[in-house]
Amino acid sequence: MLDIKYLRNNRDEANQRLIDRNVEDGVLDKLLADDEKRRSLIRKAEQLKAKRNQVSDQIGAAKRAKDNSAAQKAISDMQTVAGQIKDLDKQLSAIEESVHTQAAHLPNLADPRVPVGPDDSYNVEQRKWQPTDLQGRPAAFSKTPTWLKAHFEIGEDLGILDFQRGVKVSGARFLYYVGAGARLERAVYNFMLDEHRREGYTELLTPYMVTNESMYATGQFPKFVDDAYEVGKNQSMTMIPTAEVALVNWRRDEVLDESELPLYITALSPAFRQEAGAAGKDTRGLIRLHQFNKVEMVKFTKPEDSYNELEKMTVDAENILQKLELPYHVIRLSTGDMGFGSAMTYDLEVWFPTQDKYREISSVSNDEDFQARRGHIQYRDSKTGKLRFVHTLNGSGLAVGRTVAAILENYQNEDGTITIPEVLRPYFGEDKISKENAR
RNA sequence: GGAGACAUGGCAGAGUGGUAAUGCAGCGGACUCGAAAUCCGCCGAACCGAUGUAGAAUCGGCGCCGGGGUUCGAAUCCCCGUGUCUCCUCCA
Repeated sequence: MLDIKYLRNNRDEANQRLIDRNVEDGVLDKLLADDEKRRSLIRKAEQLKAKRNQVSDQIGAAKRAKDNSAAQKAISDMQTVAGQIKDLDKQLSAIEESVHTQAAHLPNLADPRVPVGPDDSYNVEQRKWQPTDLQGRPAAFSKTPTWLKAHFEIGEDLGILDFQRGVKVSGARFLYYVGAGARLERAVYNFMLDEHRREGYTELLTPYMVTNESMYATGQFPKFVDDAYEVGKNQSMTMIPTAEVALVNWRRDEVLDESELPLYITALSPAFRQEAGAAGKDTRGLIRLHQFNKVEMVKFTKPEDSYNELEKMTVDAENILQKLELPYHVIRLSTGDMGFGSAMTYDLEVWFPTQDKYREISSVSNDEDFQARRGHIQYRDSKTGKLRFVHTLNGSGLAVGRTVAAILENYQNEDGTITIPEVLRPYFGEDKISKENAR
């Protein structure tokens, strides 16, 4: 949620920044016109209410003085006023709802350092990384050996990924991991969680279904209802599309103690997404599923610390890829490509040799006070004694399924086996996946 | 799932139709060399509007779990929710 006072007082600047976020010109004008109507109604209603309070006081006094005729006169006067107030309040709640709905559909404003542009072609690469010694594995943008198989091919050949039966049981974009596949997934997320714990994140195990209020606070609702799976007879609950929802809402409607900040939390969870609008894209493999595992990081920080913390969180996500020795690059998303609530986002993209390109594996964002406003997450500033909204940050660390896919592609050998990355061996227990140990 | 009780400021706790007692804590002051004790004063958080301004301040609205209703007027009466606790039921 944007600060309506900022929009009101910096109209032209705000309008341009909204246009940069692909909001149609004129949307802000309509909102501010309705806001003016709203305030004018408030003024009228409050005047009458002040009068009512005054006269009611007099009625009480008159009754106590047994002056019934004076009381009766005032009461009949106030009957008219009460009707007017009721009418104004009715109009007011209608316009308030309209203003709120319009405001709730506005995305966060981008930080001035974010490249301006309508789509992903305006994203800017920040840095790229690959291990100095790849030990024979494919390097980014090198000539790919012809025997290399896509992750879903080698997964099926080894019998560790079962897409067909996933489709049978649940439909398209679902799968079973089998044997070494399931164990590899588990090794990967255990490794990630341990790394984050070492970096100072507290591990949480969260609800996977949340209320609409929670979906609203993190910005998924009302605009992106169609992307979510709602459950229950009256659809009052939603399957989380990311652990971010459960993690940020953990402290919703609270005033945090200043000494808690910055607060780092992390969780593994499945993420459920309808993938509306992605029809036909990435139809094979682990890249785009209706249900996938993800380790998520969330921070609550003071406003002045949030961009520094954003850099650190990005490094925390990069650390996972570096320890897994997977080539990747970091890009800064443009104003048109960022998520709804974000003021600045870095995406990490990992190298997929058979696709000859980088694919997104993590997205790290500073939402500033956008979610904190919606979810009322504050802290009391000890210097001023005032309440301030915290800044919230979220980042994948990392998408687990895509990490497994990247390992299968980057670590496969010509004989059809998979070498297990060094850091995963204590978790996986073996150094290779072959047909012999696939179960 | 069934039954009952409860929900008021940071905390405790009155208030059953006339506009939120009181105590503790907190803040400011007096007394004191200083502190304690004592005394005096202030004090519900958030939110909204107006004047004003970049620090506020002043006035008003709102405000007793949330939402409706009755009334000139609701913490109080009525209806619908939510949460907590206790008992029963059920279960991993």
